Amino acid sequence: MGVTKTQVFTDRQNRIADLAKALAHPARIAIIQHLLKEKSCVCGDLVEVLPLAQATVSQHLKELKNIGILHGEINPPRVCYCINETVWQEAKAIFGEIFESEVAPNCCN
Amino acid sequence: MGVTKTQVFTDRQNRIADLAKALAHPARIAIIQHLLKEKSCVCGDLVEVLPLAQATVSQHLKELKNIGILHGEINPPRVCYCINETVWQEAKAIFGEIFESEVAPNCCN
DNA sequence: TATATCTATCGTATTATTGCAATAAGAAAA
DNA sequence: TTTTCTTATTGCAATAATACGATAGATATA
Repeated sequence: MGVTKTQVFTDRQNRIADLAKALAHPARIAIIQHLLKEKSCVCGDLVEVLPLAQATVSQHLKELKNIGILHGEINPPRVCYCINETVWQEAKAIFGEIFESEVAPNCCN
Repeated sequence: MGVTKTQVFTDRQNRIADLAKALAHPARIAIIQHLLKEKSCVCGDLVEVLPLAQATVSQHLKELKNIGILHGEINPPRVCYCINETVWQEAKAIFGEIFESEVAPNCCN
């Protein structure tokens, strides 16, 4: 998306945006929902569940891994993807904090 | 970003992704934080706060308005942007629900 | 060793996003 | 009416994201 001027924003603002970006695709939401609900975390199962090509799923998994939400565990010949509890809690805290805020009264309300 | 295959995902998955996408830029995070904390909601003030050109800020505001998070109130010659409480609560509920989930035990944990 | 299985990466086409200057649009005030 | 103030829109260039076929890599099995 063009060049986001990340350097003019705070680290925290950039981190929030990055975490949100990781969630900003229905396929990645589906992946996370699957890992939250189902016992299976094998890449191949995710490929079967998602109506996308294997290469595309692998790419989405990579993005979630890059941001830290997932980590992969090689279990030959498979790879298991799991939610990283630490980052998951970080995201929970960050979004929780934002949505906890009361909207300041202003000219509109 | 290429063509997201939205039609193969559920409405809810797409809605979550769309809301996340609205938060997926530090400038939009900054806008929301400003509206949450400061009394001012005038477009011009946001332009002063953000280190971006007026046209760029206007564009980010438009995106937040499109998703429903903000609504604009014309107050000639100014425009006040305010958080839409309904959509804000929707987003809070959606992200709250996701992050409430316990991670299902699988081969990794 | 040869084959089969599973996942990652590469290459590429297409579309989306970011950013800004310039300009248009709208309303109030002079 | 003309000017001024504020915000939206347009047009453009540059870069990022999505998707998938093809292929490489790594490991287990025959």
